[in-house]
Amino acid sequence: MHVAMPVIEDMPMYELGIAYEVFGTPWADPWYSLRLCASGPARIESGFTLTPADGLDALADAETVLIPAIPHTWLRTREIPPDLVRAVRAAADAGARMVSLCSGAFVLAAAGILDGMRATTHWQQASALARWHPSVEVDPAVLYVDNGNVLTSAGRSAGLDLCLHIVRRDFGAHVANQVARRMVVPAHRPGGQSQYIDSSVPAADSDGMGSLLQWACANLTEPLTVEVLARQAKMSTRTFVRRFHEATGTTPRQWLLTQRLNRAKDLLESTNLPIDQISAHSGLGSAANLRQHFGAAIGTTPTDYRRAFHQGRLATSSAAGRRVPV
DNA sequence: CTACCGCTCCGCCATA
DNA sequence: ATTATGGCGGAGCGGT
Repeated sequence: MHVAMPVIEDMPMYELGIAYEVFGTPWADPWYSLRLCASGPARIESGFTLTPADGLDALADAETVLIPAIPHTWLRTREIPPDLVRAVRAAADAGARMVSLCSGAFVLAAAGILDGMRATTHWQQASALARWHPSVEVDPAVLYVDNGNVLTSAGRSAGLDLCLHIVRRDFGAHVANQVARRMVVPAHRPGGQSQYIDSSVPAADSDGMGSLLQWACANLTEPLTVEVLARQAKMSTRTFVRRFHEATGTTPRQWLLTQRLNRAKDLLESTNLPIDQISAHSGLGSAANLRQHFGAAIGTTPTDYRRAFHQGRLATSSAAGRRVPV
């Protein structure tokens, strides 16, 4: 699968790093191929200059287009180079999956791709994006927004979260977990997730919430009531629920369900355990209960999910993967 | 599927 | 005065 990234003037090296680590490094077989595109030598952050082999027109050949952050000068003048907008537009028209990192969302917006959609960007630019493009529903409080074929992420490391999310969609949770583990980042940021919006940015772990979330993940098979969790966190239940919501953007039960479903997905992919064993090992109780939640959250059955993703097999574009928001 | 019933979770408010 | 805490109640969610 071709992933193309336009090299934008002054773009952060960090985003180049993300692209190379995730899409340019073969973590499984088959894997993505990463292409950098620019109309000529491009100076990026820190004064390095890249000379990509492909021009901007190559964006249209990609299945996925990854747009990095744009320079401040473009934000100040409110001008995105027309040839870039045109190339992005062409790629979108050709059916490419459009992904933006940080302020790259401005390029998507300029190309009209975000109209009427929920989107996010770096929190410092969120209000500007909303003002500049009133038809875009900007949510500055989430790590990333997945609209299926259009995905936007917030600043810096949220871009990595989004890239891992994409790997999870394409190759399943098990492969994504492997990538995350080898990159030594959390496979899934502690935080809740609903169908398209994945968690508010967790407050830096000054409170004990991070370690509590880890503890909960390690004890998913236990009956974890709010009372038990609150006691573990040494808080009253009322304060705990409040702190929890501030840190994760979701409620304890919702968050637990998400973690348990993730565990179940991983086990479905990486083991041959029968379904009722999987539900037990992920803390979801009966197999009926697992099926119930699987259907509601992912829109498929555990067995179908396993068929699509077992042992890292790549789902074809028409298979379960496409509609699996994860 | 439905019924049941325990748990969740959030507004409210007294209190620290 | 302002802010955080935590107990209470009840609507409703969800697991058996």
